[in-house]
Amino acid sequence: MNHNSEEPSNEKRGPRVESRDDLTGHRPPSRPEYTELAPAKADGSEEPMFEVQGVYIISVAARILDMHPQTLRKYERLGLINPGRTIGMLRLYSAEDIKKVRLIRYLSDERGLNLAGVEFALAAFDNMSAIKQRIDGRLEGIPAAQQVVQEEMDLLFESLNLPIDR
Amino acid sequence: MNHNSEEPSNEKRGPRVESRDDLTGHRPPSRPEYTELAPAKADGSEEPMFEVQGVYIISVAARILDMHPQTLRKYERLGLINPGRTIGMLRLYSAEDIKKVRLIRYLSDERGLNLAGVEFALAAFDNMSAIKQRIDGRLEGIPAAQQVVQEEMDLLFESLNLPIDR
DNA sequence: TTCAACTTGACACGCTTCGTATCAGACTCT
DNA sequence: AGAGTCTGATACGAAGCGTGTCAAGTTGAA
Repeated sequence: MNHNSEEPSNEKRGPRVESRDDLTGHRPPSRPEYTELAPAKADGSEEPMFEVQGVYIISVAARILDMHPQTLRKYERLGLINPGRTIGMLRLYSAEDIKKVRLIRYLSDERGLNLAGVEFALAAFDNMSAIKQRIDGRLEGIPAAQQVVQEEMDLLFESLNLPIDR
Repeated sequence: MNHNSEEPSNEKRGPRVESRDDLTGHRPPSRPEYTELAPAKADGSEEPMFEVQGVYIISVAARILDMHPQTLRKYERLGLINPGRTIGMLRLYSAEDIKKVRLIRYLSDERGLNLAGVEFALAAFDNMSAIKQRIDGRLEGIPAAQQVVQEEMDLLFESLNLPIDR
């Protein structure tokens, strides 16, 4: 057990303790321990361009999610997520990325899908969202119809019983 | 290897030979060998009530699909399919059931989904079909809008890349 | 009435997938 | 400088899946 570098060695990821934040635009409250490269843009400098409201390096993202860094890398290798990179190729996880991982984890752990199923489901969601947009666009002049489609497509999303957004 | 009763012992189900019929309302052409209970309604009596155009017991369905009977039973136990029954509880597989099994097999073998994923996908299809119907109904007086939704929902189904119907 | 084929329920086998873990060698960035 | 990350590889236990088998009972065509 020589523990050469990264790998947080968290407590077996058993009861899934749901790390008390819901990622609706925020950042882990304090936690000054475990100081690594530090979250990009965490030093208080408010960049006026680009909405970079929260971007984490892999070890931070893994701790936020209570998941193993290797798991995140595997998800990326499979095309499930696509975090940004620094110029030096370090992975940068946005709040969007983290939400997506939460969805993946829900589908996997809670619903029992394997990763092929997760890929299928994610693609289906994207297609549903896209089609909803397309219909809305093509129904521009008919607000009554837009209303109907809006309502029913929302129903469709609800019928999938997903935890929340995304 | 005493082979006490059923179980076709097919050749390892390898190359998936696609058993030459597409199940669009028909019945296995000849094949008089392997005589078991025989397909229900196979003796020529044309029942005027109910559309019972093709109904098979499990051994016949398994042979048509080139799948193991136990696999079909497992699918049913998991709620993926729901074949009818005789008064004596024998399973009766309709052409619809067989089509559904083919879809399950495609999602599982070709796309790599596990059965939880298949369940999720089937539910999503059903919900999509239902919503499509509901929208069409609510757009009764607006044929132009109906047309748009019809087209786009068809696109949505196509985007899932399923082999054919169901 | 005979009896092959069916029923449920259980258990077990290889094989594969998944999350996790570790290693090596190179690179990043405070 | 050095902790942390990168890629790529390999390996492990647990679980899922299709298949196979057994037992004991029931169904239904001939």
